[in-house]
Formats: sequence, C-alpha cells, structure tokens
Amino acid sequence: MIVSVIKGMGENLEDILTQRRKKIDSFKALGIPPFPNGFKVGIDCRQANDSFGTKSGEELKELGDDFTMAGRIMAIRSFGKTIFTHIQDRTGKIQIYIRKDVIGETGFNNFKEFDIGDFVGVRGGLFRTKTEELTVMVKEITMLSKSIRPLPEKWHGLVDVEARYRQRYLDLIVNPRSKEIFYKRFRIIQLIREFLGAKDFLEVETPMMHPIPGGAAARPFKTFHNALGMDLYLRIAPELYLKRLVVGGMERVFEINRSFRNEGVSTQHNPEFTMLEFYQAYATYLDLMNFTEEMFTAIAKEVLGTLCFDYQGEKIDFTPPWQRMTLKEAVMNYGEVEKGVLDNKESALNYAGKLGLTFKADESLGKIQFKIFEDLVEQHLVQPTFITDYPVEVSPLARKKDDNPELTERFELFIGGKEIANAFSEINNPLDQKERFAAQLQEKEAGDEEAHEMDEDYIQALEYGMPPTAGEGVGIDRLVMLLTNSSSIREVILFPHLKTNK
RNA sequence: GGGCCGUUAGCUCAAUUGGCAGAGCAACUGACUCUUAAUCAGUAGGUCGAAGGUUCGACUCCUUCACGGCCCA
Repeated sequence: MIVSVIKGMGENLEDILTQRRKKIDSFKALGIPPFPNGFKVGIDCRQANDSFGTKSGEELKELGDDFTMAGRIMAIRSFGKTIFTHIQDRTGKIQIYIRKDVIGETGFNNFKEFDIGDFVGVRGGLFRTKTEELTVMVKEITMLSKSIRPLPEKWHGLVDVEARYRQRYLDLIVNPRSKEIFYKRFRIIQLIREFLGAKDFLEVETPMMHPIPGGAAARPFKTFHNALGMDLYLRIAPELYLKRLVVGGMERVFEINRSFRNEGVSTQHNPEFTMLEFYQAYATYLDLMNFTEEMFTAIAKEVLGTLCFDYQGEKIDFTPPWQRMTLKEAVMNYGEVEKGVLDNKESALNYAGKLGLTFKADESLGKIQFKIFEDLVEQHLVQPTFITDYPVEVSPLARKKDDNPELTERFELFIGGKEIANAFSEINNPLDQKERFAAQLQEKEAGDEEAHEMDEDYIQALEYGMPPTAGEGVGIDRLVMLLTNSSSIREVILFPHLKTNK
C-alpha cells in the first residue's frame, strides 16, 4: 500500500506537494508509470454525449465495453468498494464509475491513490446510472499524468481576478465560462476570415517592427536591432503596409493580428491588442458601412444565434440598418448644443470649457470638436451607430470630402459606448498625403506625442498610384467583449498585461 | 497620474469596541457498492500582502510600499 508512506504528514501546501511527489515514487515502485505516453483516446466527452446520450441502458450494453477516453479528474466520490469520479477533457465532462469487483483489488487500491487533478485514461463500457447519467463502467484505468499541486476549490472555482489572469491555466480548468469565451473568440475570428475570404480578400502578414511607427495616433514601444544598429518600433497599426499592398495590386487585403500601443492599461485597453484591418479598392467609406453591417450581423447570427443580445445590462440590437449621424449632429443631439456653436472656434472653445476640457492656445477647431465628441457622446452610443464626417485635423490618412475639405470621408462605429471600428476612404493623392503628414509634423513639434510621423517611403508608394480605396480597422478584443458580455478586455485576452512581482 | 476599495489556510470566505485567527471545500485517518457541492466520524493545516509606527496588547488604528479591482484623467 502506498498510504503508509504518507501517514503523519502535516497539511500545509509544502507538505501536500511533498506527499504528492512521494506518490510518484510509490507508483514507480509498483510498476505504474506516473507519466506514460501513447494512450490512445477513442472518443471525447462531447462525442460520447452526442452519440450515446439518448440511448437506453439496453442499447448501451450492446455497444460493448471497449470505449477509451481520457481527461483530468475533477471530482472523486468514494464509497468503500465503489468510486464515482468525473473526468474533464476539452469538450466537457463525463462520469466514471469504478467498482472493486470489476477492476480487481489491485487496480482499485491503486486508484485510491489517484488525486483530483490527475490525468487518467479509461477503458470500459457506457451505461446509465439510477439518475440516468451517461457513465463509463471502468474495466481499466491508467494514470496518464500525475499532478502534484491541488486545484482551486471545486464549487466556487478560482475567483481572485489577479490569480485568474496570472494563472490563466487554472481559470481555464475550473471556470467553464472562461474557456467558453476563448472558444467564442476563435469562432468570431474564424467567421471573419470566412466572410472576407468569401469576398475574395487576401489574408496577409505585414511587419510588426516598423522603422517609422504609423497608421494611428498613438505612442509606440521602441526597440533596437543590434545587428543593423537601428531603432525599431512595434507597430501601432498595419495600415500603411496594407495600403502599400493595394498599390501593388492586391486590391482586397486583410490582416488580423496584434498592434502595440504604449499607453495606459484599463478595462478597455491592453498594450497589445488584436485588430482586423481590411482594404478594398474601388470602395468608399459608404460601402464599408454596409459591409460592416453585413459582416457583424453574420457573426452575431452564427455566434449568438440572434441579432439582439444583452451587454452589461443593455439590450443591443444588431438589426440593420444601423443609425448614421455626423459627428456634429451627434454632439448637438447629446450635448444640446445650438446650431453654429461648433462651427466657430471661439464658441466651441467656450463650450468645451464648460465641459472641463482644456486646450493649448492654438488648438485647431477640428480637434476641439473631436474632443467634445469623445467627452460627451461616445458613452451614449449603445446601439450600433456610425458617426461620420470627422474633421480633417484628426484624420491624417482619410480622404477629404469633395464638397467640404474641412471634413473627411470617415466613420467610426460605436457599440455599447465603445469604439469598435474606424474606417475611411483612403487618401490616394500623394500630394495631399504629404501635406497631411507635414501638418502632423507641426503638431508633433508643438508637443503632440501622438501626432503622425512623416513617412517618405509611403508617400513614394502612393506616387506610383493607388486605386481609390476604402479601409477599416476593427477592434477584435472589443468585438469579442460585446459578443461574450465581458466588461473588461482582460476577460477576452488569455494573458492580459499585468505588472510582475508578487 | 488621482480617488475609492481589496489582499487572512492550496481555494472560497468569516473574525463584534484593539483582547487566545474561524468555517466550507481540498488534504490526511477511518466507515460506506448508484453518488454527483455524496454522507458520517476524526486529524492536521496560518509570516493575517510587505516594512515601519502607536499601544500593556494590532488581522483590526496610523504611515510608507507592492500587487490587484472599480471609477476618473
């Protein structure tokens, strides 16, 4: 017996670890390998339940007793000469029934030394218990991987938020909802790929390390390439590279991958986050609004089975068409601002001051309008809403409107009070783009650390000619938050950024 | 960066006014052949986030720090 080895131990964590390590030696001494390889799994829990969950006891009996399954022991209920346990695999759980008179005294006694958390393989037949639960009657049970650390509590799971993020593997083992979120995340991204693929978009990978950080207004992370002796920046957006590809004739491209922004961490922001960016030649920002409605509704139908869902206590309805309003209209609606106030710098500044917003002396009207919008309106845009006509000063990569060069052919999509997407008709006039970069450079010199850099190489690409094109960026993490009813971005990122040390 | 809150056994949580730190699960011993948060009897398990301070006495009050949460910038 193994038991004798471990009698009299204390019971703090170190003692538990010690006694579990000793079990490994005891198993070895008994000829039971604690970490064997090569166990072949016949069916998983989902297959068992889907294929046999409705069969009668008689029908199950005819299927024989040669099913093999494997998983992690999640519970043990022991009764002297019989033991019930549940094992869990990636697809779910199934109950295992072990009887001394079926597997024999040696096997039974050995199993008594197995612990919650161990991986086991079982061979046996399926049957129904008194309570009709589909269960494996074990003929043979094999240790597949011995655990030595105890799992979190079975009923409450792992609650401590910090521990859930730092030890995400434990969260995934004991909190089914967490695992579901990441399965849904995968499904959402998969659907986006299918959707874009079906519309003849090409998926590409562009550099993560940029000599000039561009494509967004954000501070970058800086790094250094030793061999080349040069500074590099983790990308803040893939935008300028994707548009170079459009110049190269890839008229429909997309990329789903990480961008990095050296900014604060919050429930809405992780330093590295996942964006979808896609570009379509011969489309305009108006086309992309319809496109976005179509894509998002397709995803919601597939993932949620409905277009109406709950997000943090709010009912959100994806049924198109979605509301569209200009930035100025939005401010007037939500801020009860009289017509004309936003059109004049003095009155706009005055109004912004009442909201508690402050600006540097020579701030542009467009930026003031944009800040007022951010402060006043964003949080109210719960139902999907396209906000259009962004000021040219805050949109250095967006095409100017033909009938009003102060505004751009741009929209942002808001859902649940969050910015989910940003899109515009692209600037394909290299002279215009160069002027915009120059204006950004002035902003930068005036102290705006988020102003866009001059990118001569990108201008050169435009000089070869880019077809009229529209492009869009979608925050995948935020989209997943919406569709999984998660209040924090950390719930949808497997390993969110946390400070080290503890 | 600021405000508020939190940090107690492996996990989930208690601890009255500043007066011997407690429970459930997990673990260990024993009983038990259909349980499912199994049950029953027993045992053991603590640097109360860290460092200072006040006090006869600090999980509790004060200060600083670390990490986390929520809100704000």
